[in-house]
Amino acid sequence: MQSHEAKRPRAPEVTQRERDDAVWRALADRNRREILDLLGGEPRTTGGLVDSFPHLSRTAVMKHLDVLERADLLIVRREGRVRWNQLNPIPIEQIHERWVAPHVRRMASALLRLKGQVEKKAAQKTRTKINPRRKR
Amino acid sequence: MQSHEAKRPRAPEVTQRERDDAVWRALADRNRREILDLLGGEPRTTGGLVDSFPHLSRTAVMKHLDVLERADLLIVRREGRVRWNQLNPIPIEQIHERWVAPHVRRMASALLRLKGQVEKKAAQKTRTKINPRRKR
DNA sequence: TTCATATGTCACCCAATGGTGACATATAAA
DNA sequence: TTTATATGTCACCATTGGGTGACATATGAA
Repeated sequence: MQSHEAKRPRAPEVTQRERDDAVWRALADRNRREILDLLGGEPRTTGGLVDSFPHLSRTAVMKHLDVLERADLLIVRREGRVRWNQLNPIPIEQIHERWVAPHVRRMASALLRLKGQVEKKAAQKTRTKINPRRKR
Repeated sequence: MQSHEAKRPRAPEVTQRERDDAVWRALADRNRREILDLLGGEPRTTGGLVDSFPHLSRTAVMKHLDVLERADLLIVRREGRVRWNQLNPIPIEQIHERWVAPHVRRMASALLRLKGQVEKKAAQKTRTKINPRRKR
């Protein structure tokens, strides 16, 4: 029955790898990131979003919404002639966990190691000054 | 003298906004993300990296390195006829802090709120079962 | 019913992107 | 000095991406 999986009708031959790629590509554009920012609070209608981007045509905004929806970053609900667009933060959380966070963690631990070394060096220097030509 | 700033020779009129955009665009490509993964450990020579991507031409890899360097994700050091490429994780940490983390945090707190409501509902139901038709 | 509004879709344009092979240059090794 | 190796650079190609206006459709309001 796969209710909420309607978007991948018969062959979910989309690997996680491909889904992540779609997310990264969707996030590469600043306008799309700003759309997601706007949707961070509450869902908005397409028209409402269009009004928030005066420098873009309606068609352009809808294309961006399409890209976001394909990347599964959007949950779309139709209500009469209105379309409500809601942020789906899960894919963001996923690229965070799988790629961003590991790099940030690695950087943090590298900094810690470096800090330790610098402090050791500083301590040695101090010792040398106070008591020169010591054991080593 | 601006030693390490040689890449922006005279007009560093690059806003932070533009720098972030460059980082996002650089990260949008899977091959480039994999290059950064490889550089997560130790620096590598260009040739070494090329060997790690058998399905890509040397020119293609160098183009990717160029994109990464422009996004300031790479620290490049030349040594004889060899070029050492090192990861600079700072821009990653920055887009993390400015964009990814806020969204992840928002999602987390939304989940918490939701959890609280569900538990309240559940508690009410239980109470109702145990002691039906109570105050409300 | 008639009309205005919200959205969907199409065809087209131009710039940017990712890829290639060929050629040029500099440096370590023989 | 000659030769092999590691990079740098150029010109070119095909595809994708972001943008547009014009037209089509559906639905709430008058």
